[in-house]
Amino acid sequence: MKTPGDAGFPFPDWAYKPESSPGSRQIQLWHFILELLRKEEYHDVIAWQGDYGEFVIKDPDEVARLWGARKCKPQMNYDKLSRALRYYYNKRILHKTKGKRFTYKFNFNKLVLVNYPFIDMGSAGAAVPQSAPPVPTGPHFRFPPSTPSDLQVSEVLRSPSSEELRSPGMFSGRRIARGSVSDCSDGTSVNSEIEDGNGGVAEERVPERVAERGGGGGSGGGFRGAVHPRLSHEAMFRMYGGPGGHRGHRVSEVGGHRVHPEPLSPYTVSPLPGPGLLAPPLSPALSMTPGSHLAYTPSPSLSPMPGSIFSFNPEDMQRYLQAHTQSVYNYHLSPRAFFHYPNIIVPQPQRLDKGMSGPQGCDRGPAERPSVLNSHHSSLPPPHAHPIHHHLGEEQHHSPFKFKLQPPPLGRKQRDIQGRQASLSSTSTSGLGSSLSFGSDLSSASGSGLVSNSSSTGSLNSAGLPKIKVEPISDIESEEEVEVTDISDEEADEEFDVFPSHYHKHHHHSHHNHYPHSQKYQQPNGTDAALHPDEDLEEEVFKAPAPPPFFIPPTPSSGDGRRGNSIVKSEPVEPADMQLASGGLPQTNSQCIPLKLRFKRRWDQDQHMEEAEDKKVRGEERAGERNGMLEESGSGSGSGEAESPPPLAHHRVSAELHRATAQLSLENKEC
DNA sequence: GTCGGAATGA
DNA sequence: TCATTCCGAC
Repeated sequence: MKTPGDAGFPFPDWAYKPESSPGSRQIQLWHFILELLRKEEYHDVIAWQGDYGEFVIKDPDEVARLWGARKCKPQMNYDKLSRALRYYYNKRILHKTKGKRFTYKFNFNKLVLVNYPFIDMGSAGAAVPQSAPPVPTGPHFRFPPSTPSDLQVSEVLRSPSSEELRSPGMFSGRRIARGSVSDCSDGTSVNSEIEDGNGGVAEERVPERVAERGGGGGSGGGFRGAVHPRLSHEAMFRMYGGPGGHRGHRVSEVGGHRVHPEPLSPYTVSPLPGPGLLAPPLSPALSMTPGSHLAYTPSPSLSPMPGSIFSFNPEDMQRYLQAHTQSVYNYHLSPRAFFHYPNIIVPQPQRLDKGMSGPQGCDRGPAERPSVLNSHHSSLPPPHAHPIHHHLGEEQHHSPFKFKLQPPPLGRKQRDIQGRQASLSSTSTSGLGSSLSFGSDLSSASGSGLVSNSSSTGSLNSAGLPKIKVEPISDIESEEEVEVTDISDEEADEEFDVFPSHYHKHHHHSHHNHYPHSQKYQQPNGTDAALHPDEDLEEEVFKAPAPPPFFIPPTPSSGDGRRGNSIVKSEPVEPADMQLASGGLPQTNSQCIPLKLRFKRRWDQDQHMEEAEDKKVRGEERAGERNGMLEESGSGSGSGEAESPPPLAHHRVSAELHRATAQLSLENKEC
């Protein structure tokens, strides 16, 4: 096996270029690192190692010295340098390879995002720089399918609809031009590379690169963005169950390499050069799973790019949107992942019968609009919030994955209901939490669905109360362990669950500062709330929803805090889940409306009645108020009547709710 | 060795 | 913003 440490480590060529860090005048550390990595003369100082993007600093002091020299900071040392590197953790440009000292790993996808923000929808109208570097095929390069089941999943996930989404030929030419990008510099001078590029206009480079590629014969300088000689894209497809070359996708001949613009890749219609050209130079360890992300759809970033040459015609758009929707269904993504497009026809979900595809579900390249489907959507999808997901429990049961998509926190009303019931059963949440064990052994169990803790929650379950679930959070090391967990599109990538738990930990407290609206999930109506994708979807992957009401933070005893294996969440348990958990058979009677849905309907119904009645009542009260009759009834907060209904209404709501709850419970039993 | 907060600088 | 510097904690 050739290791990345060899001269030919195929880290994307563009990443070495200074212009890949727009906005930064000075060389950035990660660029510098890449520079060192690409130069053989420094391979005894720093070198690629292990996984794709992983490198080891063999001589920390020397690296620091070099860095200090570059930055004219003679005082530089590894301690300081490593601090700088650690800042990349948060930015997810880098992360630490735990357990291996001086070993870090680039997050390729993040680099793309960081350096090509124009990809974002937000930059609609922005021209796509011709110098846009090739990007890897997809966000999953870190998660090679290592088991047959993973391969299967990848295969299964290749949704037919995705293929229809292709826009053949749209970008092939340009992609070829860009994809064949090769380093213009000879790489002999560190400084020359760093400083010469900034002024370079993209368009000027293209011909040059093309020419170079044409003459160079492709293999070039080893890691000049060339296709790995032994791992062509085609080979990858064969290996990982990709298109397999029979779908009629184009095969381009560039610089002697047969490259396959990936027809189903999110990048296919992306302004970014497709993988074809920089054909993901694959390290043996490269976790590229074309199949997995092929299931996804073209980049949404395209559609709204007015100034771009890339555009969908209405049919394309429609198909794309449908496919997206399909994906949402197929992958149990939150309904909020649905686009808001009129006329979009939600296709009949095509159930995947071989397990869930959470990771793939959000299989989106970093090039794609992060605001549509980012990691937290895919990693925390609330399948239960949507009626079509009512049979999810069953699937979870068969899911081969360790990861389980999370239902959303309950809506306020349901929390109210549960809270009421909780208080009735006089079992406190903390009691629940403390009675749970957080052993990592539970992680594996979660693969089959809920981890029920019937001994401690039995009574609660029967009352429809939340069940505590232990969800494995892979630590970075477990990136490799949990192969198909690139939930984020990497960005979403990818990142939510695959990032080191310390990151989670860190952000548990910082979230509140950064995302004051983290309660956004807790809307009165979970389903409705989930239909507003524009609210909170943006790049930050860790913009995770606030912990659900019964969130139980990892206890220090479960680990050292930085490396906890799991977080514990509670989640609402639907009837099916409850039955599963209690050993009963899942109810498959399709005529049975999910309890939650019925709650919702009932609630809506009551709401309407309430509102109507309230109006009446308020009218009366107002009349009474004018007469000074209600002065003493304002024992409350003093909040205006507009905000809070009169106590009377509260009581009625409560009573109604109670009644409805009881009734629905009965109905459910009958089901 | 690693982490991340804090202050600070360019 | 992106480090740099310092430092306490693990």
